[in-house]
Amino acid sequence: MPDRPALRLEHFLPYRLSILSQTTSADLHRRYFGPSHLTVPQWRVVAVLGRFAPLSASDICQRTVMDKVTVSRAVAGLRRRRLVEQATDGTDRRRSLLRLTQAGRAMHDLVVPLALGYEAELLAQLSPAERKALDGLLDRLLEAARTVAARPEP
Amino acid sequence: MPDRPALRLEHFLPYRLSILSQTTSADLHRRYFGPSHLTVPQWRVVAVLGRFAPLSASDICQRTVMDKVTVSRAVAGLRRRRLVEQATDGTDRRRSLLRLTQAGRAMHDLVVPLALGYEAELLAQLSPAERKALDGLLDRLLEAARTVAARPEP
DNA sequence: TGGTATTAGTTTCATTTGAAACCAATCGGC
DNA sequence: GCCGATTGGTTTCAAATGAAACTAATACCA
Repeated sequence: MPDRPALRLEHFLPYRLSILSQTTSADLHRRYFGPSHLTVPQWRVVAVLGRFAPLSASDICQRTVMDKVTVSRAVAGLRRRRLVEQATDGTDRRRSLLRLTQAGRAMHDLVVPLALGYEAELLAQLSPAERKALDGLLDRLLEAARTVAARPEP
Repeated sequence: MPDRPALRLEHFLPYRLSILSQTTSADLHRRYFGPSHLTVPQWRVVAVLGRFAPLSASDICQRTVMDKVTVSRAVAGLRRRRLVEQATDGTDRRRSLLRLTQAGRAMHDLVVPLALGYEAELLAQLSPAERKALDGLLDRLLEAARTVAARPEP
């Protein structure tokens, strides 16, 4: 009888991360973002444009780590709702220069406190020391994941 | 000029969890599971059936925290490939009793070490103390997320 | 210059997803 | 026992997703 390695799903790191991510995203979205009718990608676009504007679509891809198709569609939706406006870069007419409109800024200022409130609620369940440790570990883990992902194929 | 709260996406907890989860899942799947032609839900079903069998579809839902539609489809795919077999519970003919076939067990024994290897590679980038802290914090955070999610609507 | 390669962004298409409707079979109260 | 409510599981349908093809503009270089 071979000595089979056991995999306990509930202790398996990628699985735990997946559950955690799903739980928080879904809850955040359901409770706070539903009323705004922003999708998750749209909300991310609003968030980065609130901080850095103007940005091109590919700038947004980099900052949000989202696919360019996803960004393209999110921006299209936001423009349709007049939350984002687009200008063309004079020196490179392929690039679009995106920024929030007045209404977009209002949406941003409405939704950001809700998001931060949710995060605060979550973190309130942890002690200050735990929060600090978590912050460092998430960075370390992301770095680790990127290192491993960048390794040549086995 | 209102004092606008800044939201820095790259420090926002749900966002970081999402990136982390995506990075690890995608890499794990691309490097190790691609060749097995198992989807993520299928792989999860194989993993739980490798440990606990027989299980009904709804048992699998509970253990994997996946939607019943997702489980139904994953199981259908696995049965098509003869990796999982189904018997009907004699005492309740709605319930299915699912277990790995011989081939399913072979797949399990092939794929589990790969998954554990990937996890080990990731964790190898952390110190023992960090690993320990991470383990505890993920549990705490999941608990926190569930607590917050269970609160009545605002 | 002119022509090829590259980059920005959109559209197409095939796949995946989950909510809601659905079909059975079983449970529970009378 | 019998009928409505519940539970296990599948199917349907509409929306989200991403790879690949595509359009348009710019960069590179002989």
